[in-house]
Amino acid sequence: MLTVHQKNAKIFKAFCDENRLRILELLQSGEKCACKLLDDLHIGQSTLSHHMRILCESGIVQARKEGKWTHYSISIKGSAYAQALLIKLTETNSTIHNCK
Amino acid sequence: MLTVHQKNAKIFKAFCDENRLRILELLQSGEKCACKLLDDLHIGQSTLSHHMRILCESGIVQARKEGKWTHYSISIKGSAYAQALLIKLTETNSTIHNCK
DNA sequence: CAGACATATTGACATCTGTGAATGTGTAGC
DNA sequence: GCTACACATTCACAGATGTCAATATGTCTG
Repeated sequence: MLTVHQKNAKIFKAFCDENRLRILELLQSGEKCACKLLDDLHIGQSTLSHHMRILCESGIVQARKEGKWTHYSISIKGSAYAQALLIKLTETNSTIHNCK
Repeated sequence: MLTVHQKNAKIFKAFCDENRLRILELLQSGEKCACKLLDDLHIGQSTLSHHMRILCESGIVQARKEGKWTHYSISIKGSAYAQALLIKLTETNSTIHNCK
């Protein structure tokens, strides 16, 4: 069982690796299958699969299987959740300060 | 020298650890000194110092030295930058889809 | 069904990261 | 200056993470 903090940390781990940021960049232009990503990145196939799993588990990326291929794309919903979470984590509720 | 991706990854590492999320939570109510944080968290002093360094280097937290004490607080500027970056990283520029 | 293909999983390994004990640095009060 | 205090840094180490090679799984085609 994971704590709330552990679950939240997991979401942001999606953005904590150089290669995962590269993958996200590639997905910004739209849905792509793993083999296309593999062409553009200079990493092994199993490494890509590992990163895609982390991206999917974080909810930032979603996978769509179609026959042999798996198509990946940025999840609007997952991204919105991460954005809302980031705002929540960094907002300061120092009302005392505001009243000055 | 760090790549852009490495620099961006570094920012989000602030949110990738359970204890750092706890620290941010404590700072949401306002500026706190290290000794106060140390009381509330069940971690060693050197460990706290380590986390504060990462939080500061990510720009999410800022430190203010005052005599013996170091006061930490959430940086509005740093947080805003991280938020903008997160939005930028997850935005999909699939104009083709939108035109349908 | 056999073989080719796309992707996932496993295993092994090097590096990175979180942790606490010990030590160092700077400041305040005597 | 000496001592106490607040915090940073160093060291050592266990556990997590990124990586690739090898293997497994699932799908399409002939």
